[in-house]
Amino acid sequence: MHLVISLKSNQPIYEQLFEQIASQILSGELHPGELLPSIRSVAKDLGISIITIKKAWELLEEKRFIFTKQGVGCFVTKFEPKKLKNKKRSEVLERLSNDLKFYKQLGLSLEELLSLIREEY
Amino acid sequence: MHLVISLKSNQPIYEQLFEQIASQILSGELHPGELLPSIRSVAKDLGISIITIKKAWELLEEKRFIFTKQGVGCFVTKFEPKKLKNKKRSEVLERLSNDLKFYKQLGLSLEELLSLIREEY
DNA sequence: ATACTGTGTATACGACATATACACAGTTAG
DNA sequence: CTAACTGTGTATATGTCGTATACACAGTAT
Repeated sequence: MHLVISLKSNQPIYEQLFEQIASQILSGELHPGELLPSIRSVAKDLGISIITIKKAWELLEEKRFIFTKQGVGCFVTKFEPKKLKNKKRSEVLERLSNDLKFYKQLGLSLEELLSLIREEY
Repeated sequence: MHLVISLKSNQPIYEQLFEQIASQILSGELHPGELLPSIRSVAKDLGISIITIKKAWELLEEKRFIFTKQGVGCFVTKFEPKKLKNKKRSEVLERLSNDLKFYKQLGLSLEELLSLIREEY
């Protein structure tokens, strides 16, 4: 598991962590049932507070990406491939829908948007 | 000019206002040279603080969407059509690029993303 | 001169993000 | 059984941010 944080970013640290782990789970980099490193060791490695890691992990657990066992640690949830795909979809949609609203307001056509994305992706 | 704010949204009020006005400018709803209502009247109409409006206007001015004349008011900047198009593009890109980063991390293919957008737009 | 405009400053409050510290409960390995 | 690990909960603190009200000043227009 590979994590990086930027202190310059607008995005709070815990959200950055959430995103990285969620995407590693959804992309298959982190495997179902896999044990995540302890919040203490991640905090130490990244040089940040345990509380911040805890918050990221809580978000992950809230959205069922992981489950935790007190005294043991935090595990990647086991999803069926179909469930995984749905989850991926809903994470994207969650982020996308506000953006699409904005683009529509701007008067951006679907074709314009698609072509922009083709260029940038 | 039509503005609405949601107190429930995660997005700060000043940002909501910025987006609405920027998009109204970029979509042609607000015309070049047009005078915006005074920060005091908008604040009164929306039932919020002048400082909040001021912040939104400052953001708009920072990004050259408007210019202000002390004692007079705030005016929509005059853009050449080409410049307007570029500005629209860069507003979209600014928002899009972090999102695309996330989608890539998720292992979402371009085709998957495009098809999702086609469904939702 | 009056009523409007934007600008600047001050103060205040609540929410949020993040920090350190400590104690407790649970688990695991030696 | 003990020590070292794990997560959980609580406390306190600080800085930043968003937003509020209030006031004064400078500029503009009628």
